[in-house]
Formats: sequence, C-alpha cells, structure tokens
Amino acid sequence: MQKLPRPFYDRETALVARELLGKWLVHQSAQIERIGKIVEVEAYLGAHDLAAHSSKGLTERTKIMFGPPGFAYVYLIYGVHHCMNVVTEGEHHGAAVLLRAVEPVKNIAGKTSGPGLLCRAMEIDRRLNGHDLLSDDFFIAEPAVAEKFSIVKRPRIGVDYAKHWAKRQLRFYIKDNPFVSRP
DNA sequence: TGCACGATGAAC
DNA sequence: TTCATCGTGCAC
Repeated sequence: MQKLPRPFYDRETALVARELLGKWLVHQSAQIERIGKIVEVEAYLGAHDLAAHSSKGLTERTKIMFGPPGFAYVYLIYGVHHCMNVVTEGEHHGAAVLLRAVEPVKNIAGKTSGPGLLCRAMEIDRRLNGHDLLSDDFFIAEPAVAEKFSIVKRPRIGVDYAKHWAKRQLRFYIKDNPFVSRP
C-alpha cells in the first residue's frame, strides 16, 4: 500500500482536505488491520480560524496542531466521543483536517458516518494523539484502485459559535456517497 | 481549585 | 430537544 508522503500534508489545508477524499485510512491494532475510505472531511485553517481549536493559541491540547504536518490530532469531545484529525501545513500554523466519515473497506464493524462513530469503528482514541501518520500501524494510503467522483462543499457542522467562519464552506464530501454523515 | 463548555450521538 | 460525561482552558 502506498503511504501518503509528508509533503502531501504540507500544503494549503482546504486542498489537502479535498484530496483526502477517496483515500484509505489504515489502522492496525492487535494484529487486525482496519481500513476505511475517507468520504467526508472538514478543514480547520489555523489560529486565525475561529472554529479551530488552535484559535485559542498554543496550549497543552493544541500543541499537536501547531506541530509538523502528517501527525494525528485525536481528542475527546463531550467526554464521550473521539475525533480524529490530520495536521496540515507547516509547523506553528495550527491547521488540521477533521475526518468525519469513512466507508468500510476492511475489518470495520458498526457505523462509520460521523467523527465519533468513525473513531469507534476504527478503534481510534487519545492514545493515538500525536501519532505519526507515516508510521506502519496508522497511516493514510492511496487506494488500490482510483475512482472518479464529484466533491460537494458545505459549511462545517457544529461551529455556529465561530461567527463568520461558520459560514465558510470548508466541509467536503463525496457526492452521493451513502456513508456521508449529513448530506 | 472550581467551573463552563464543547469540531457528537442516541434516545425521547 | 435533551442528556451523557470528562478534559481543557481560564477565571478566581
């Protein structure tokens, strides 16, 4: 499987977000390889983006976002669910892409439509926060067979507090894919 | 040291 | 529409 290289992530975040669609998220734990095809994402542009956690500045929680690209930023939301992000752009930028839904490809049990469900189905939790996505047990890869699809863009979900940033169309998903959380 | 509040999901 | 449930960030 062809792992996405570091430079893939070191580019403008909305572009990385769109190009992550259709790619395979691979997580191997306890000898089991789980694979999900990324079908829905959201871009969080950096410290200036009021919807991004990094807009609070460099803190214990956000230091991963401000780190180098190609690392996983995983956090607990509402004390119940985990959310998985991919750090993008250069160090100190504070940008990341939230993975919102995957389509089951291999060894996936349960629902995968939604950031919390995706993490549960792929056994992703805070232990993977700061994990290098160029490692052998957790990475994103080029799919075995490339396919064509149209991309839909919409405002991000659940960020109404972010004033004008809430209106920006930074959520992207594969058109007509049944695993998208909120078409 | 205390407390308000989520980049959600499920039940009512 | 309500609620579960807890780590984080910031006010005292």
